[in-house]
Amino acid sequence: MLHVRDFTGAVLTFPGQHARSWACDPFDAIARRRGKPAKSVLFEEGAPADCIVRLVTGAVLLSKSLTDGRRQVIGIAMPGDFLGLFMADAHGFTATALTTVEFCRFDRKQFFALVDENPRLGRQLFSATTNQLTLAQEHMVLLGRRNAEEKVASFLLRLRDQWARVRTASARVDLPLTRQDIGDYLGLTLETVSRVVSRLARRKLIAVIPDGVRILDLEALGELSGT
Amino acid sequence: MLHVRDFTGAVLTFPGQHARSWACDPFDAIARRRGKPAKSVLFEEGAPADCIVRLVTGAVLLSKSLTDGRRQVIGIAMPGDFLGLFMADAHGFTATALTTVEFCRFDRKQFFALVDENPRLGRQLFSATTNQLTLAQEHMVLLGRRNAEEKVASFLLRLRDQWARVRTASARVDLPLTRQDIGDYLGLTLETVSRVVSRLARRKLIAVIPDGVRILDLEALGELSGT
DNA sequence: CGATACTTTGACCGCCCTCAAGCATCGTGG
DNA sequence: CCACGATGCTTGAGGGCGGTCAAAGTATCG
Repeated sequence: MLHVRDFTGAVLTFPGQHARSWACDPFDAIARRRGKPAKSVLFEEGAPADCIVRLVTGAVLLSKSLTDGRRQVIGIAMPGDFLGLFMADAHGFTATALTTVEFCRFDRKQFFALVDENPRLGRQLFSATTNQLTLAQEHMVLLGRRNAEEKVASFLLRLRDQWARVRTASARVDLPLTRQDIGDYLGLTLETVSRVVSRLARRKLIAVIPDGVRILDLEALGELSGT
Repeated sequence: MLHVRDFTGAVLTFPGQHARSWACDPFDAIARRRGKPAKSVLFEEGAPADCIVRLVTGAVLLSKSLTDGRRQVIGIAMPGDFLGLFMADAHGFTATALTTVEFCRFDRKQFFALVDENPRLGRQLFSATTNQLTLAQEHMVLLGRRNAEEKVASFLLRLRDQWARVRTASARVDLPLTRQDIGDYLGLTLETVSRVVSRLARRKLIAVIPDGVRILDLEALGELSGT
């Protein structure tokens, strides 16, 4: 029995396989693992979508840009997530490493051949994608109907949940993103993000620490986020 | 050979079936068609997700609400679209009929049993869902990084495309939505939507007609939308 | 015709953006 | 070792876009 975290953090189960290592993962059987340093680009928006990427370790920023340079971060990928699953001929977004990352890159044909052979795999891939869609829908609410403070509070709580699926849950939330990245995620400017973070720290809801934030008052933060 | 428009407007092809009527659609084999008048609610956010709905005719507004009443429209469903495919126990959004609608309602178990029997169906369902995800990602860019004028212009063009997949393309764009609905879709207030629409009409980019809009200058509108 | 629902338009205000300056941190090379 | 540039963060001052509040206009339906 092999257990693997999928796209959304849900556990994929492959009966009859032994979990000696990631190499037992049926996906890993058709791709070697690779590494890249932080800030490198895995693939770019508009580039031919010949590959599917599966993140193994690290975090990846997913973003789309307008022609004039305005950028919108549409998500943050975590270990187990698949990128580039879409049935389009070009990538719809840019994937940039936030940390050093390890990932597997698959040839599309091989990938879908593998999925076709294993209906269970296909179902779980489908499930992962609908979960992604649900996340996207929640983010639309954030972008369209929340104010700056609610956006930042929601963001911190969500990122905390995302990390909790990888490592053990903690009050400490690593932020391998710049204020600019966060602003582009939340539809704000970097200055507004900085101001709100400072304000939350002044109110003792969080504490700013190197490369991250420590959550001091989870409940208050939850209320602010308007959950 | 049976051709059916899927979720995204792409044509699903079922070889060996005859297209005498919609009843040939394998999905229709397990559900009777139903109807509802405009403004009725097909299902509500948070309600137990026991059913999957497939829209046959009409348009449906998909929305999520915050506890204080702020609402965000996350999409507009058109004929062929599936609603409630998510693998969650509760619906993630409310579905409200914009027009009189016809739809099929499926029991989840029967639905997925049907899909499991037909891998081709599963693949096309997957493809439709990734397309939905792509649309959601584009909408995030709109909500986070576009100004009011760009939002309205993009909205009119997108709705035009959506109608084009149902009926024949036309400069006339039906708007079975109120200004409030449009505002909730674009992350604006109804007053701002009204003002922008009036401004576009004053500039002769569009003409306001009963229950809709006529696009006068498609190119200018496209530039405004920042495509 | 009156009631209801929706739209339009105006006046004003506030949240967030813009622009700018100063500070902190880090890696590099003299 | 420190000087330095590069990069990112913070904070302030001021302005604009879109929100809020209000009132009048329009359409539809009993």
